Amino acid sequence: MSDVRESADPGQGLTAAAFAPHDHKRCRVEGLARAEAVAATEGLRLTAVRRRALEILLEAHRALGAYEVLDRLAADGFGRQPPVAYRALDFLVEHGLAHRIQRLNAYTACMNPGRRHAPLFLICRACNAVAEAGGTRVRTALEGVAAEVGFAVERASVEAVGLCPACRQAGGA
Amino acid sequence: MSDVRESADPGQGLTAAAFAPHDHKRCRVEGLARAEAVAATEGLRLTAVRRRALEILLEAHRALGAYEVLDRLAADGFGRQPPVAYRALDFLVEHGLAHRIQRLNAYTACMNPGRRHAPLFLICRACNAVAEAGGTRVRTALEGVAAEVGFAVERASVEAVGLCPACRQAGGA
DNA sequence: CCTTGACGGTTACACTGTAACATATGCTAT
DNA sequence: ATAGCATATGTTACAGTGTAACCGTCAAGG
Ligand SMILES: [Zn+2]
Ligand SMILES: [Zn+2]
Ligand SMILES: [Zn+2]
Ligand SMILES: [Zn+2]
Repeated sequence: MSDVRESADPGQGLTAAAFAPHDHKRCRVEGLARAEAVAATEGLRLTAVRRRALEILLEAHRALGAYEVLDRLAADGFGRQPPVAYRALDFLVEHGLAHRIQRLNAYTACMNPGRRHAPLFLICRACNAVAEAGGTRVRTALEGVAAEVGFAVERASVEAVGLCPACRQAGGA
Repeated sequence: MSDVRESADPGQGLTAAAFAPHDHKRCRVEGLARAEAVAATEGLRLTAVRRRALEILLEAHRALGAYEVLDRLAADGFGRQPPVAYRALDFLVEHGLAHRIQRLNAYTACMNPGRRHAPLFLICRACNAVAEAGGTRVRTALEGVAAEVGFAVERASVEAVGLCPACRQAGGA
């Protein structure tokens, strides 16, 4: 209750909750709740597989590969062929409930779905944690550079690899 | 350490040369010359396969997949198995003579090798051109966000998809 | 000469992603 | 109600991307 500054932070929206100690159960519960709300608002069908896939992503503060998600889905009685996972993940990404981490060929739950945001990802190379941070400032800078050469940005991915606070202290060198 | 700024000299990649009309032969010739210089300075062995792989990348202002490069290498009498291309490309990337475009699983020649730089890529979804631009401002913004959550950035990839000037005018919308 | 190490060639395989088709389910129009 | 349609989930089979491991060549050095 006390230390979670994770909820809405309209303008800057940066939280990187994954790097701070927090009540992780809330990540799952609130994540699902936000998704339900978005689905209701936008008339999306958050079916069993899709919901479970999102839940699987929410349970990890790292990016999961499609086949990792697939294994867990299969263990829960869903199909065990690749398209099962890819379709669920594509749905989540398309509707902003999850993000694809290009660098890892993997997926992570969106921490702030529903609002338009230009997320940015911080990937710890030591513990594999992935945090979503607010990329408004970065996006603005990017648009600036693009404008100088006449390029119109539609989508952008910004991914940084490095060390999270915990692993830095642990001397991840 | 977080001092990754590109040298402030003029005429550098900032111009996103790929999007402007230019004498393309010079791209290949000067690109190879720059690579030779870097190799000489740093004691790298720019062998035949590696040089040819770089030349192949320089001839295109788009990103080429490893297997595309492999086809061309094979056509020139080099090996026709994947590791041939991957090893050459890994070498080029590792020494800053080429970059990997995560979003496309592809590679592109570096337009400004030798200097430490934080490149940023503009990818046209209509004509597939890829331009390398100067990412210093973006990188600075990124470092700022990362610092706020205690994350130490080591490497970052910034890739934007959209429309290049030409395709915008052509109504690529 | 013989070793050493980097390089480039090979085979074989692992991982990631998709096309195409079949079945179930629920909504709509008659 | 029921026929028709769209969506979603499941399947098989395959395409695309990337690596591990091994082997012969060749240059440098004892
Ligand atoms: Zn959590
Ligand atoms: Zn970490
Ligand atoms: Zn050119
Ligand atoms: Zn274009």
